[in-house]
Amino acid sequence: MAKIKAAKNGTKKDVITKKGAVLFRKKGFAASSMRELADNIGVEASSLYNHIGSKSEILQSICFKVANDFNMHLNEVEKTEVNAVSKLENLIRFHIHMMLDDYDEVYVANHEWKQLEEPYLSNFLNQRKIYEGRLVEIINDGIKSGELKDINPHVAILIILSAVRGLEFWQRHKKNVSTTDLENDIVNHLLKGLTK
Amino acid sequence: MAKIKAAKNGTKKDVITKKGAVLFRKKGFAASSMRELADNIGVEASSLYNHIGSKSEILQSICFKVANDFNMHLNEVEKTEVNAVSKLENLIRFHIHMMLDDYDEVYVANHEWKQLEEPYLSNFLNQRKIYEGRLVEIINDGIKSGELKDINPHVAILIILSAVRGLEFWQRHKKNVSTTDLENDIVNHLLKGLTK
DNA sequence: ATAAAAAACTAATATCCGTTAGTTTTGCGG
DNA sequence: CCGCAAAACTAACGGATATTAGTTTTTTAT
Repeated sequence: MAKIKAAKNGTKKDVITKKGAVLFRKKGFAASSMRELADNIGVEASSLYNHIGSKSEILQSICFKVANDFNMHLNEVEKTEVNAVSKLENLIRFHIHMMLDDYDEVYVANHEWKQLEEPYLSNFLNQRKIYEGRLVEIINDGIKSGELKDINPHVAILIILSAVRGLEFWQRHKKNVSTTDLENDIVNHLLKGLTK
Repeated sequence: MAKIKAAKNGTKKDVITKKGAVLFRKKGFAASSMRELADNIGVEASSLYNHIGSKSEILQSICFKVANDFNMHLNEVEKTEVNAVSKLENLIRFHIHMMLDDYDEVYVANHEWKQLEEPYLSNFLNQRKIYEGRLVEIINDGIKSGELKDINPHVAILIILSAVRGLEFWQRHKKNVSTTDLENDIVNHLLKGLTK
C-alpha cells in the first residue's frame, strides 16, 4: 500500500497530473489506461479517484495549465512599453523555455487537446484563437511602426509557432548543441527573417 | 447493404485506408473505433474485414505509403545533377505539396506513428532517421561547395521540417492567402535564412 | 492514545472494442 | 438465368476500460 508521495508545495493531484503528462506524451491520451498510470505511480487505479474526478480531468488540467501559462506571460509582455521586436523576442524565448522545461505538458497540450470533451474543447480552441490574435496584433504594430517587413502577419505567426514547435524534434539531437546556443540560433533566425 | 464503392483504379482497401486517414486525423487512431470507421463508409464493422486484416494494418498502410512517397521523391532528387540549393528547394516544394494534397495521410503519419506495432514501429522510425540523414548530407554538400552558411545541418533540417509541418496550422487560414503565394513565401524564407 | 479524516485496497459493473463465425445477399461471367 | 465468388449482414466472444461501492489501512490532530 504505497502512498502517493506529494512533492513539497504540491498536492497529490499535481503528482498524478505530472505523471499523466509523461504517460500521455509517450503513448497518447486515448491509448493510456488509468491502470497503467496508476502502475507508474505505484498504486491501484481506483485509488487515483480519491484525488481526481476522472481521466478526462487530468487532460483538462494539463491543457489549461499550459494555456494559462502562455496567457499570463502574454499579459505581462503586453504591459511592457517596448517596441514590437523586443516583445516578439521575449515571447519566442518564453515559448522555447516552456518547450524545454515543461516538455511533457506542452507536448500533450499541443497533441492531445483533441481528446478534450465539450465544453472544454471549445474553450481551449477559443483561447488559442484569441492568443494567436494577440500575437498577430503585436506584429501589426511592428509593421505600422516600420520595425517589421510588410508581411502577412498570419504567415509570420505560422513560421514562429512552427519553428518553436519543431523543438519536439530536438529531443533526439539534444546532445550535439547546447540549449542556449539553440535558443539564440532560433531567435536570430526568426527575427532576422522578419525585420527589415 | 450498401457496398463499398471503389473508385476507378483503386481497390476497396484503398477506400477504407483513405476514410481511415480522415477519421484518424480528426479523432486520433486509438480514439477511433472500427464501428465508427464503418459508419463513415456506410457499412458494418465486420464487413471491413473482408478487405483488411486488422485495424493496425490500416495505420501501417497510411504511414508506409507516406514514407515511401517521400523516399521515392528523394531518390529522384539525388539523381539530378544540380546544386544543393536547387535540391533543397525541390524537396521543400515537394513537402509542401504533400502537406496540401495528402493532408490527412501526412498528418496521420506525423502524429499517429506511435501507435504502430512492432516491428513496424522500429521500421518506420528507422526509415525516418535515414531520410533525415540524407537531407543532412545534402546540406553538408551545400556547405562544402560554399552555397550555404556554415550552420549546424541538424538545426537547418529542424527548421525546414518544422516550418513545413506548420502548414497543419494553415488549414484554418486557407482563405486569406493563395497556396502558391504561401508556398513561395515559405521557400523564400527558408532558403534566404540558409544561403549566404 | 484515540478519534477523525485521508487515502489506500478489493471487488464488481456496465460499456465498448477488435475480431471471428456463420449466414445471407449481391452482382458479374457464362 | 444460373452459379459462384465477393462482400455484405447478424450475432457473439473475450478482453480491456473507466468508474463505483464498500472496506480497510494509514496518517493526522487533539
